Amino acid sequence: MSDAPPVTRFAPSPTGYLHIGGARTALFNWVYARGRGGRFLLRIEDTDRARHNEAAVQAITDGLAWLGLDWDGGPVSQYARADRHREAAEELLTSGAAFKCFMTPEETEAERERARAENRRFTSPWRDRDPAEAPAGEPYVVRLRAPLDGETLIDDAVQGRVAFPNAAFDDVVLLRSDGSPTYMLAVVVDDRDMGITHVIRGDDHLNNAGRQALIYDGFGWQRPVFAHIPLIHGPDGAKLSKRHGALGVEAYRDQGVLPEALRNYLLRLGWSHGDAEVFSDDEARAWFDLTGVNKAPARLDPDKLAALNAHHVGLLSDAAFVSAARPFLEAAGAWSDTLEARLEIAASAVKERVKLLSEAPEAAKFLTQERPLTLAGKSAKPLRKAGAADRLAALSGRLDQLEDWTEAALDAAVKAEVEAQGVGFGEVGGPARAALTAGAPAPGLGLVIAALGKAESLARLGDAITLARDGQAGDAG
RNA sequence: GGGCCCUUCGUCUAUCGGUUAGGACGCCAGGUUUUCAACCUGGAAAGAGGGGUUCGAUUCCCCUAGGGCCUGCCA
Repeated sequence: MSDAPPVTRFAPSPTGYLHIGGARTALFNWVYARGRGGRFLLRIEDTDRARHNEAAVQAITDGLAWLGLDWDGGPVSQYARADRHREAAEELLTSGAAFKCFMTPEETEAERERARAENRRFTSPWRDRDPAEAPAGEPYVVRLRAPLDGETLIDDAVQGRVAFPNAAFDDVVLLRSDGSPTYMLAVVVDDRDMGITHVIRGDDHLNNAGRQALIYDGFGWQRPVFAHIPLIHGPDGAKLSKRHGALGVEAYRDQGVLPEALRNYLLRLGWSHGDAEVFSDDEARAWFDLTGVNKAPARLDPDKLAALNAHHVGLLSDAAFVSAARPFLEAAGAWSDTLEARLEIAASAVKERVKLLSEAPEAAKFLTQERPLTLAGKSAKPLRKAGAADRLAALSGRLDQLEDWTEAALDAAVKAEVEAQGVGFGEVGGPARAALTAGAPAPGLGLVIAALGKAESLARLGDAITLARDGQAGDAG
């Protein structure tokens, strides 16, 4: 172990979006490197020509940017490094650590089946054949000349020491018959060339670490530290799939999850620091260590994510909350200059009623409804009580005289009116709330009236008084 | 078939041989209350099963069961 700053990387295959599981892998790499003054690199695993696709790369970088994970240097395309991979394979051929295999696909298939039936390792006859016997002009693949017996040990930072019998590994293909490099070769060469010190990835690659270790050995290169973290599963315990809906990070963004909340949640999933549930990025960087990562797969829990998001929403300044909620308010057709002004006063109260930003339109409804408010059924019930109209009229009159239109002054005015009328608070508060909010969730009356402004508040009260007097607050619904 | 990994409340987890097995989300009850939240208090809820090792196992070892990954000229 050296004390030099670590270099980590996120190496996704370009599938068209940033998968939530991939986002978590990227996050672990990012936190680890950033917490130790190291570098975090991005590489696209597009060895396969069909995967080489600009739009898909864009989707990944967009996702990472939204999540707040910054990487050092441009994304490295594995596809673009094919020449270097071929050169490396050539090196292995020269040293004898690899060999040319002239088996046809059919022969390979047949031998693989035979080996499996006989419960032995697949081996190409060309492994030990004199290269001079090679058929001229015939296509071949380049395979690693891997050890036949013994075992390969991986000291994984998360999984501990894992021993693989070498007989479990074939002579892995390094170069395809068309001369293109395989993923297995490219990963090793690229990680080496990019100076990666810690390979933190999903544990679906644990077996591959054994194969790749053999390739490192073939080159005589020192291996990086491997850390295989468990994959995450859907709420039902099954592997994440389309039926779980939110596969890409943009789906979480569209639900109104804050990037900092998603970072907090994803990092806590499979990793813990004592009883800490909520933490800032600074704390995450200071606390995160590979030794705290669990080995068992964890399930995604939308409720816990929402609860954590609610917490992070609460941490937002009023201004930050309003700008974060704005797209959701706009999408609901609820955004206006009027609303913006009202939110300047009531943002903190709306914030408290929002877990996911997508709930903002409902939480701000008391501010966005158009007059006359729809008062029917349950929401109009307080207006049906005898004397409601008069009590509201008296309140309206008192408010009309008020100069100081602030929450505190308004609360005091409402209370004074209740006392003046000599009734319980509910006798005035109930009808007033109905008149002002039509039953929509809302904070205390003083704040509601303050945010609505004098004109709108008095107008809403007036509408309700008329309604109550005409007896139209009646029996609908 | 073979190799490898995993298994504490419903879920995420703490525990690094000795605890009334702790916390969080969710749930239930109560409080606060002019709506909805928020908040406060309390509660129910876990060591997959079986063998060992040990004075003592959730913790160490083995087996079983269940789950996952890999086994491609995909990544």
